[in-house]
Parts: sequence; C-alpha cells; structure tokens
Amino acid sequence: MKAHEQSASLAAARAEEPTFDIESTLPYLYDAGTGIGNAFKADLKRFDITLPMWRVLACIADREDQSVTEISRRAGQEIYTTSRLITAAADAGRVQRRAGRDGRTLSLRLTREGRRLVEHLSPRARELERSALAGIAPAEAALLRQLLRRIASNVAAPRRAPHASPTSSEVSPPPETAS
Amino acid sequence: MKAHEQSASLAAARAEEPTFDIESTLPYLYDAGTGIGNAFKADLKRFDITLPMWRVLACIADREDQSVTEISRRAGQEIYTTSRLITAAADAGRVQRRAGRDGRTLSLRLTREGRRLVEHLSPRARELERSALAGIAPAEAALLRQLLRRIASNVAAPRRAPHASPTSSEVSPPPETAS
DNA sequence: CGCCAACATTTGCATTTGCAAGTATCGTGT
DNA sequence: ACACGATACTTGCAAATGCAAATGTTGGCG
Repeated sequence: MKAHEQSASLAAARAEEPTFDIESTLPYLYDAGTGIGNAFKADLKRFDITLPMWRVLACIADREDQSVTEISRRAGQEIYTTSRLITAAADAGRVQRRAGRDGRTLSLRLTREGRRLVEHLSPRARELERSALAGIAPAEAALLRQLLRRIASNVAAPRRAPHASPTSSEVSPPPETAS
Repeated sequence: MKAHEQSASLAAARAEEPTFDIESTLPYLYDAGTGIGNAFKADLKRFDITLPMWRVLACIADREDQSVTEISRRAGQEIYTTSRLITAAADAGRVQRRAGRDGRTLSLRLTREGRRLVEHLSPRARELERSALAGIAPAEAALLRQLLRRIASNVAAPRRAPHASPTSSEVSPPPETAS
C-alpha cells in the first residue's frame, strides 16, 4: 500500500516462478463481483431466473418502452444474450414486446406479472447491497463507486476517447439495484 | 462510454416509475468487472484460452503442486469447472497432472509450454491492470482493494463466521495476476 | 423509385456452464 | 479388519453463451 504501486514483479523474467504483484487489484474485483453474484443466485433461483435475467428485468422495469439494444447496453450484456433473455421472459409472460416506432425496434415493458416479480426481488437486492457494504462508511462507498466507474470507463472499448472524467468529479449517478 | 444506470425499486409500489436508489454501488462493481473481462478477452483469444482458463493457469503458475480443490478456491470457480479446465489444459499440454500424496488428490504444475504461455500473458495482464487503474492514486487503489476485500468477505458463504477482518488490516494477499 | 450500406434483432451451431449424480480414496470408530 | 460418512475429483445431460451468419427495416443517394 505504499508508494511504488506496480513496479515490482516481472523481475521474474528469469526466475522459474512467475512473481505476482502483491499490489494487484483486479483479482479482488473479481472476487467481490462473483461473491455478490453467488450470494444473489439463491434468491433468484427461487423464481427460476438467472442473474443476467434479473439484470434485464430490472433494466426494463426502470423505464418503459426501451429497445433490446438499450436494455442490452444498460444491462452490460451482449445483444444476442439480451435478445434471448427477453424472448424467454416474454414466453414466461413477464415481458411485453411490441413494435417500437421504428419498424425494426421493439418496445419493451413488464407485464403485471413481471412487475410483481421485480417488486418482489428488489428488496432482496437492496438487502444484499446493504449486507455487502456492511462496515463500509458512506463516504467510502461513495469513493468506491467513483473508483469503479473510473475503472469501467478506463477499460471500456473506446468508441472515441479512452477516458475522460477527472478523478474527483461526479458525473451522473447511475443507479440500480444489484449486481 | 458510461452506459449503465438501471434498477428497479419499488418503493414505487404505488407510483408508475420505480424510485431509484442513488446510493447503489453493486452495479458499478458489475460494470467494472465485466469491462475488465472483456478488455482481456482479446489478448486471451490470441492463445485460444478463456478468462476462466487464464485464472486457472495463473493460479497453477503461482505455486506448484496444488490440488484441483485449491486451484478451484483460489481461482474463484466451481470445482467441476476447474476440473474440466485442468483436463483441457492437460490435454493441450500446458498442465501436468500427477498424483498427490493423497491418493485422491492431484498435484498440478505447468509444463514448460504452460509456463511459456503464462509468462507471455502476464505482462499483458499487468498492463491491463495499469490501464484500468489509470488516474487512480496508489493510496486510492489500496483503499479500493481493502473495500473490495471487505465486500467479498461480507458476501462470502459463511462457513463459520460472517466476516472478521478488521477494516484496516492486511491478512494475506492472495496473489494472482488479472481479473 | 431502386439500390445499398447501416441498423435492430434473431438464430444455428459449437462450446461452456450448472447441477446432480457418479467414482474413487481416505479416516475413523468399533 | 470392516462399515460408513467425509473428501477429491469427474461426468452425463440440460441449459446458457459466444460467434458468425441470417432476417427484416430504414434512410440516403443517384
């Protein structure tokens, strides 16, 4: 945790055992992420839905009449995955698919049943978040969000610019419920 | 670039549009995690390996003669997934599987070829980490690690105790290289 | 208009994953 | 020594995923 950050390691170019950077951060991210996913799985399974499905439903619940592409982007999933999830959700009577204003886009919204599901699960999602953040001060959580957003934008496939937001600026607090 | 934001909440039990929790943190975690995964995928695909495979190889590289179970735990993957990945890696001549001291455990290590692969990819992993953390001060990164570890332990399936480590203690840094 | 590249969504097929059930080995109690 | 519950790993099968290639629509342009 001192100053040098990631200078070490790789001196191992000649050693037999690759040396691993003790300062490595990414694995922690992985662990935290999968941990949360696993923790939520149990709740989701009670409704026979997967985590990707939950994300899609939550996104659709957030605002009406979005398209598959929009949901895909916001749920952080490939469009074909999203397409299939939505098809499945529609077959299950949880999502209503009708034509958007553009003949090729769809306009999505939850059915009564879908809404019921989301409303049932949301408290659990919040509770999960609360327990995940136990022992973390609000200010720390805020910083965490900021750092994570920075990371996400740093690694995002650059459409135009690599990244931009200054380290300590707030942009727009994109909400959501759970992993 | 920043395309997330979502959630469903339901205090909205009465309103039409759900109310959103501005404090939501978990989705950021998801976005950062998948972003990193996607960013690394391209490099990995050049060697025809997946991210889970990379994690397994990196774990095996880290220390010799671990068992499937140990690798599984450290790579954060189910044991059957790990088993299959190791089988595949062995078939590809990258991992050597021999009997451990216990007749039922395996003792794993990389072959020369496997080591070559890991050594080739490690710099990329480090570079990815560096770019992911661009614009984040070392002290912030340290706090980030701490928070992520706290979250991971908070949500970990409790074998005995929910969590334990004091917020600011160092335990043992589970090594590895990337996401 | 008519052609065509761009866009939105879906789908076929090969691979990967998850779950549950298997096989094999060990350790302990009696 | 033997029965039996843990432990370590593997696998069959069904479902989920990734990728590339459809399919269906639109908007622009000559």
